[in-house]
Amino acid sequence: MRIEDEIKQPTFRNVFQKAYINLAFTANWLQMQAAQTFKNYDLTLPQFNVLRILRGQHPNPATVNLIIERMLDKTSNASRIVDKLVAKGWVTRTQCEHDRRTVDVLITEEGLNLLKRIDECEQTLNAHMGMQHLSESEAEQLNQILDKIRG
Amino acid sequence: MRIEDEIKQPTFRNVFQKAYINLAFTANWLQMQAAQTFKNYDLTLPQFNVLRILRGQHPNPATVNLIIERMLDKTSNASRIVDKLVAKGWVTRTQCEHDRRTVDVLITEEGLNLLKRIDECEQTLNAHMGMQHLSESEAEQLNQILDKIRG
DNA sequence: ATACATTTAATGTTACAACATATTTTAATT
DNA sequence: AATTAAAATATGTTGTAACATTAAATGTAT
Repeated sequence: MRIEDEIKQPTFRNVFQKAYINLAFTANWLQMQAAQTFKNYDLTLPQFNVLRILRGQHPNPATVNLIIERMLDKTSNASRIVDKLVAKGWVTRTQCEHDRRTVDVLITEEGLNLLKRIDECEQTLNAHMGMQHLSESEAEQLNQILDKIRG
Repeated sequence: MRIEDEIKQPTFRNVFQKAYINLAFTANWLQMQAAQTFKNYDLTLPQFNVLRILRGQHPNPATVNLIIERMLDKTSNASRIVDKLVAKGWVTRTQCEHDRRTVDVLITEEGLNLLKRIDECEQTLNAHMGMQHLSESEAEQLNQILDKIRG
């Protein structure tokens, strides 16, 4: 569906404004879909992203700082997201020995199982991340353009 | 800057996952920039978007429903956003005569002046909406790909 | 060694998003 | 006409984002 119809705005000032609005709208659209899916697993989107970062580190722990570095939304509150994950038993948090300012955040077996379960149930989603309608070369083009936007 | 470096993740499962993450990251990146700019005008991003919708209707009023239709984030709380804009004097809200369930939301002169002021001060921003690094044809490509993602 | 600066994480606070529910008015059904 | 359904907006509630501040540990300089 064309962005003009999605937000019922027939014209834009120029193609750049249209691209900007289209980008914001589409990203939001994808995010809503993903959030809806993860609600079935009692997970918010930021929580899911943190879990994936921790799986990427496993079996090594991650510090809160490392999590922030790898998060999409840098301003988000990593410490409190970890709180939630600890409360749900998907993550452990222990003070680091070498640098007692930092903290070792480690995904648990249950956390890994949860991610595995999500992977299996949402195979299509995970294979294409909501990009089913794109060819590989289109996805590559998109990556190039997005990198270019950020300069 | 490549997305790999932005979030310090050297590889992705496939080009689709990479495009998905890139899209989320870039949209968030643009949003943060815009939010920062609008803070100078005591405006949040949703408030600014509603103001622009109302300018698009001017001199006709808009209902809350029309605002929701045209908003990028449909789940957002249009009624309360209008509250804020009324409190700041940039918008008026009066009960509609023909259908007393609905409400006429109208941008004020001050509201129009605010937008004009923003337009003038942020000329570059507004001309390209943060897409300075894109050619016209790239912006068009981007629009096509984004429309395709949403099916 | 002491004093000062920096780093890391946690916490306090405010505003807003998300979701559900209520209220008022209009439309539809019998 | 009365009853019920639907529509439009407002409001209540909960959780979280955004931002600032604090607290503790480490690094650095004199």
